[in-house]
Amino acid sequence: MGRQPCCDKVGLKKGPWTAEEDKKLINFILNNGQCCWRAVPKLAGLLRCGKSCRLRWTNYLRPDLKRGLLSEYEEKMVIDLHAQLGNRWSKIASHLPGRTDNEIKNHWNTHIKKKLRKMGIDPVTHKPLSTITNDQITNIEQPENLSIQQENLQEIMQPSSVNDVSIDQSAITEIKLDDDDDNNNNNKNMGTSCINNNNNFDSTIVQEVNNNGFCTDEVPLIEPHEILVPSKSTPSTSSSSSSSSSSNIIEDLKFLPSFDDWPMENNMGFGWENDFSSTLDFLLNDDNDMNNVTYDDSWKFEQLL
DNA sequence: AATTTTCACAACCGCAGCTTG
DNA sequence: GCAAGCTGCGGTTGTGAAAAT
Repeated sequence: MGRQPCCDKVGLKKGPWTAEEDKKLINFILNNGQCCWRAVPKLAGLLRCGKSCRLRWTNYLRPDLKRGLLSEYEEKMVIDLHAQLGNRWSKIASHLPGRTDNEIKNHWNTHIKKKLRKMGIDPVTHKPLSTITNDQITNIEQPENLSIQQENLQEIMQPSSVNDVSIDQSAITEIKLDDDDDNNNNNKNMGTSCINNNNNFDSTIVQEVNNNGFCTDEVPLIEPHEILVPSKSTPSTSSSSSSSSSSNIIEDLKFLPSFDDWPMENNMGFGWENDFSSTLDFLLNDDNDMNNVTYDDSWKFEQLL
């Protein structure tokens, strides 16, 4: 007997989320917490499947998310972690507070892969491309000089300045490879080193920072001041391609508390503090004419305050 | 200015793994 | 032990914006 679909897909909406749907989902989760995703759409009055709701919340609406492009240092972390963990995006994401697996996966596929290839490094094996056959590299942009690959590699693994470090160092703990089937996958040759010995650099970035003793899967929540909130008045490189459906209500808020900061309400610990609470009230209050607010990048929360 | 192409990212799909009865 | 139900994960696709022509 085959598995039943996660939900009855008949009559369910697909595609980009609207502001109204986001509002309903946020409202519901704030009042009820995260539980039983299957039941969420029905209870929240959404014509979506539970899976879609979960994804929208975890990848976009969660208040502890960072927005915008990955910093140079985060990118280096991703490369390092990918060398150890492979395409285990959720594991990688667990080392980068405020980043989602989807975000990292997208960034890897659109930016990092190209960057590595340009440097003559195979993004899959993290080895120099020169080790593969000529046929394999016909479609890959050739590095000008393979001899500089190692230097380049060193360079990208070394933060150029402290300012590049936008993630919580304390969140970075020693990578502990799982005991399960990891031993059977192609990561086993990577060991605890970022790149094999031939590539001549280690993963001290990841391994040395273990001050707070966090479990690798217990990523500490980022503090409000750590969250980058791009302002329209000072255009940043982030979210340059935000579409009308991809703007985030949360990202437009000035103050973003971590879950740690939320007062315990309900059994899930949801709740908002002070400024954010009133701010959110505004968003969620039907009396406010949200329908007249354009839900795209031109809309900034400051305008509503 | 209009059209086409490329790029980036949000969202979807299907499967795996875990839990429960 | 088995089946069903649910969540999480990773690969892939669809879509809108930006860049190129």
